[in-house]
Amino acid sequence: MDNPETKSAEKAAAPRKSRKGATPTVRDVARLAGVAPMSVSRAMNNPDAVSPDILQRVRDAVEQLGYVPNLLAGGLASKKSRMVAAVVPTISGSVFLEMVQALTDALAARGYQLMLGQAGYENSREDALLEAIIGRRPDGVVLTGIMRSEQGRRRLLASGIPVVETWDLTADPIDMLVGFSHEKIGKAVAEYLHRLGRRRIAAISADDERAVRRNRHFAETVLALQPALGQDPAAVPTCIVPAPTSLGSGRAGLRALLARDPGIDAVFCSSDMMAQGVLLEALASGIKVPQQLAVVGLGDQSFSRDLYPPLTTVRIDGTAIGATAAQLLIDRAEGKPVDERIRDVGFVIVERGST
Amino acid sequence: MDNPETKSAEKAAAPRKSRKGATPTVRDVARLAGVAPMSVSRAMNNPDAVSPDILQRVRDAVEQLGYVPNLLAGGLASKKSRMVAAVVPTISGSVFLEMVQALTDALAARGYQLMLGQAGYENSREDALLEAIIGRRPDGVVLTGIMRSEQGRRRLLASGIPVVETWDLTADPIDMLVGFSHEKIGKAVAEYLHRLGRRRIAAISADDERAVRRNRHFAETVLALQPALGQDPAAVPTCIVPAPTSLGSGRAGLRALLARDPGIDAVFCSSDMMAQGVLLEALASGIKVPQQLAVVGLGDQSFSRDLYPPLTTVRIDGTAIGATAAQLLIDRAEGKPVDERIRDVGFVIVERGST
DNA sequence: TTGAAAGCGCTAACAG
DNA sequence: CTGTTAGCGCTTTCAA
Repeated sequence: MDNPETKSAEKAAAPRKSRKGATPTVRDVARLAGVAPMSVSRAMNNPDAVSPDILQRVRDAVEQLGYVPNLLAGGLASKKSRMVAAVVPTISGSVFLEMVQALTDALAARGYQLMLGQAGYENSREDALLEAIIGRRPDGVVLTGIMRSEQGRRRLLASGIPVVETWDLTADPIDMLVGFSHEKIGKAVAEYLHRLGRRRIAAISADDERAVRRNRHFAETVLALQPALGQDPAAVPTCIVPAPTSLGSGRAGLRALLARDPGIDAVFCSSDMMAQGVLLEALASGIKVPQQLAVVGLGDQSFSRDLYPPLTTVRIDGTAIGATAAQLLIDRAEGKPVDERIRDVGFVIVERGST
Repeated sequence: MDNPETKSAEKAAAPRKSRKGATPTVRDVARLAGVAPMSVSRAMNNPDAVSPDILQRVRDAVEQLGYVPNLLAGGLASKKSRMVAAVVPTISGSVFLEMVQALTDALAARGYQLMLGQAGYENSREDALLEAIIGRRPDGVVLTGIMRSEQGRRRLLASGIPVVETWDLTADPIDMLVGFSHEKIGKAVAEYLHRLGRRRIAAISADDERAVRRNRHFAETVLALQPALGQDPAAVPTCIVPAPTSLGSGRAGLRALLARDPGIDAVFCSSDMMAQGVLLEALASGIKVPQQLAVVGLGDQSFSRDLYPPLTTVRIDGTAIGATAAQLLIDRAEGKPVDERIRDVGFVIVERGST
């Protein structure tokens, strides 16, 4: 009677019942509603595919049990995690906040969740982070101007996860791209300041790759517009500060610049926060803005319009970047065709009192 | 030879092979390494539990296949998602950034990931967000001064997920708590300004519940210290602005306050960004800070020390809150006992040039 | 429309 | 220390 055969038969015949207190599952709901588990699944994910009667019974049961579907299980079975991972260098710089916010909102609106990762400005953690991300099988990844390592790019590509790179416009994106041209910004700001009659133009810039690239074009354009300066890039005084930038680095930057060349009449800063520092330092040292010094920022943060004087800055539409990235990823996840894989959201120089 | 029996036997004997191009699984690794899937699992999660020989073979196979464990499957089986959800009112206000950053870092360091949710300042989305969170069965949830709805609290409690509430000190936390007392801050700042000899004290405050509470204690303390003012709360001019606060709302706030009472000699702002707006507005209208007007902020953001004049503010250690919350949650997830469920990280008034 | 069967990829539990 | 077995809770697939 207790031989192996009967034992295993008994086991198979007696599925564990739902212990009281445990989180309810589809089976509990199905039992209560008097339908098959599959019908519960359908009622929740595709209400149109079940009869009104079943739908109602399932909803009642769900309500009564306080059932919340386990998305891990759902994701495993369906190979859709309804989750998107975003990687930013650091959240504290706050330049990407607008984008992260838009991303979170746009995703949430369509039932997706955001997983946030910070890569740091040094690429040490990049690999571990990538592993953690791929391991969760997100439906998409949003990269913010990072993933320099060729190996990282390959791994992402190999994982088959849709990727949107942002905040830049590179020639060969891994997959999709929503960004703007740092080169064009550098050029445009140089031309703008030159047009205003400024002839002792300087810059304070972060040391990350994009900022450096932007700045190179900025300096080159200034030189091209003022042949008298010659070809030496040093003719455009530039102060490089470590990322992330801050108000303090802006103040220190202007001091450093003035020590080198007191006659500077314009500064292009690689962030609005830094530009604010420049404004403050000028104020503290009695330099009149914009009369003696024109200041241009980057980002058009919410505070910039309220500064004293209001800050002229390069507006980048972080909200558009975030929303577009979410859109692309969700479309892809839901099998819709994505027409343009590369989107240039552009930029605008917003002219205010500081120039 | 092709009768049903042999067929089913064949089926059992021929598990689908790993199709080329598909993501590798434990089974693929196990086959390549010549071990059981379970040994692969052990080698990855608990290397000490397998022999060096197996460990090496598994590692080689993992490397060769580019295997990345599916954490959804792992989580489903082990009931540990190695994921923590954080809910903030909004990320753009930036007051919580330091905390979110610390949280992300502390979690990442121990192999956990952060899921970010924005509840908004209106409680409309709260319910959907909660559902999305619980559905992913995170190992913990960090709440930032929200979850007002009693139903929401109940659902969280019922889900059995460890919860850390932050940024406040309430009498009856859902579970754990890391925060500070808004009441004490209000009282402390009032006493501080009074001690400086200020007698026309005002406030500009956000309209969220915590700010309101902080402010009530602020006003009450001012009144208690200046009996001549009587008991009317209106004797402490207060400008309420909608959250999230901004530099612009600080400027507008000061204008509103001065219109009501031009003799104001001190303002307590519910955020550093707003205090900065007050500083700027004062500058623009020729009011000397701190001589004519003392300004106190809240948060000690990184820019505050570099303002002109440097801002006196209430320092709140967001990093400590984030790190502690992560610690509590991870300890709980790993079965370690948590001794104190309520932690008061306190606050400090950092005295600088604006007072 | 509805249901039954068969996993998704992993790990807990137990046997060897 | 290593392997086997049996699911975790859901959805895909196919049959009714």
